[in-house]
Amino acid sequence: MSAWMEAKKEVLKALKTALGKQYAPSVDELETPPEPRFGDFAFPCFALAKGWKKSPVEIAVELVGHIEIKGLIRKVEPRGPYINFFLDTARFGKIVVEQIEQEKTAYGHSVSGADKSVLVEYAQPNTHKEIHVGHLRNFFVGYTTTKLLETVGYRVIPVTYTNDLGMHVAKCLWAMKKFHVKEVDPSKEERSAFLGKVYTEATQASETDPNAKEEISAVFQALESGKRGPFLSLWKKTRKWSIEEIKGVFKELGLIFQAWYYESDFIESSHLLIEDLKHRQVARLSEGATIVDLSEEKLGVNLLVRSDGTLLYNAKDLPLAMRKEEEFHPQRSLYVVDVRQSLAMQQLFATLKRMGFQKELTHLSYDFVTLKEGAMSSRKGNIVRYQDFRDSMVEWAHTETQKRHTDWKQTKMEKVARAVAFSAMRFGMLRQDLSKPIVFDMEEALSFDGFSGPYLLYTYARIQSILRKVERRSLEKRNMSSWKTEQEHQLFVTLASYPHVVFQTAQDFHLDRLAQYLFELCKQFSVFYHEVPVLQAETAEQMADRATLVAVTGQTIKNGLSILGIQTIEEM
RNA sequence: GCGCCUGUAGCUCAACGGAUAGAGUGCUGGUCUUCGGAACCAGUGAUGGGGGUUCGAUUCCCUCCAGGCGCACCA
Repeated sequence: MSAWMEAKKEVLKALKTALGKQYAPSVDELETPPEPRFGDFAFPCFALAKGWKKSPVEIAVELVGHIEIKGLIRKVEPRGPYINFFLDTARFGKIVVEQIEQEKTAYGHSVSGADKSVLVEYAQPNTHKEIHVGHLRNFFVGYTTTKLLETVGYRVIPVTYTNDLGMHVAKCLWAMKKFHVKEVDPSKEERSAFLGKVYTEATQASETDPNAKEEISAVFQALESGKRGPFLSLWKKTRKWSIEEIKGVFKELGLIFQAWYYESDFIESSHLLIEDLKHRQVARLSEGATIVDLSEEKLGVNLLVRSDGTLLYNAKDLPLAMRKEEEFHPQRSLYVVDVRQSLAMQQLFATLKRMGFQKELTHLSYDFVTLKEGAMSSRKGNIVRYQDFRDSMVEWAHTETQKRHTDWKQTKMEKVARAVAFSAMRFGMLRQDLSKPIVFDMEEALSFDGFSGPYLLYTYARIQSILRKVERRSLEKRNMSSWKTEQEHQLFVTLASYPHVVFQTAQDFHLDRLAQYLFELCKQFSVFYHEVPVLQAETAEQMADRATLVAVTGQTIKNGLSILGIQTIEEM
């Protein structure tokens, strides 16, 4: 049992004794008071008021008289309609420390998902387009979701899906043939930017050129034919450019997948499957296209095949779902996809259901990233490229690091600058509720103060700095009974709630809660840091006890940051 | 037109239906002969409008206003 639960159970037991048989309170009724000075746990008396025909304020006063002070409970007092419980700092601190020291990197783990497997599809960049800051939200949300689910005991299967054969590819190749056929290939560094430029060019040209629609359709049909027709070599070459780039980005962001699916592998199986659906009267022809009519579910029509015979995205998602099932048999399947595709997702799920597919499917939706000027769009070409963003961040972090450590070697400087930059990037995308759009602002992204990744890293680095200075032998003198300040008390309470925060977040995927929690923990540590000296403690025992608290705080920050995909550093 | 989402401090964001609506940033003032100032403290300042449910509403329901997104051949 966690220290947190142990304390709650003890409070509950004391309450039960005081209440006798009149009322059986549950753990869930224990709340956290809005301010630390009100106590550590609160029991609201509203529910009792009805039956007892007294005001909750009176009930609180009356009950407090019957509550025994012992064990972890140091004080109980009524405050308005609440009974507030105060924990004994040293006793509670001891069990918190013992738990964290025992579990170490596993502190926060639980087994609620034990024996269950969940497949998470995320990171679906298209080939022939550039990776931009909008993709980052998907990458980081997806990554953190897999980490979170693993932390609560699921067997997680992360997979990625690349659209290497959609309309965008047809458009891009059409424009290449039309405008760039005689040019030499761009250098390796310029390839993705080149493809991005061609795609933007293609979209604009296709809007003005009256023959474009027909020509692009022909390109697409050729691409979907068995051997990609006359476009085979061009498609292979440009596809490879994109995939190499995507792989590079995944690698530098630490995204690892158990399977990598490509849309081009599902052309044949899509056609076969759709033929079958037509026979089974799940799908039918309409205006020359093939659809699944989902008006019964109020989901409109799921368009699978265009009237020119080429496939739409939703079509290829059907055999993909089958493939995932065959390969992994997951009990749950999660799709991390932005909110604009909510309807398409619901259509996909409904169609799969009609096909007899029974698994639990969830669309983990998040709102997208926009610019102050409005939506980012590859078609318009007004995107913030990932590489440009990353370079700006790293460069800025490098400048800031250099200011502080003129004596550092170049390699160390570079390593730290990257860690700082990536922490800012990830935290910036994860600190806010998924249902809200992120308005991307470079200036804000480059701010490393306050509620930011670097602040958390800085707190951790300071912790390590203290620990380096505390001699090892002094830790042996600890007796785990000298904690008594308000700052120490608050740290213990916050540390103890960590497993609960992780568990909650894995239930409802409000990833920002974890970010908020870690920030709160770091802020509390900063207060402790300024108010309670470790190295200047009064006695060796006190120093050892405080150093112990510092160490377990560091461990918890590290554990939490690792779920967010942020690597800690020892100095910065 | 129909559907989904969002309106909280100057700006960016929090708040299981509960206590005095919290942070970051900005601005003003302060801490420290620094266990690392990417820090800490104080002040400043907000629930789009109107109804309803409830002992209690930022939260739930209705309505209006504002913004975003989706709604058959993009993904």
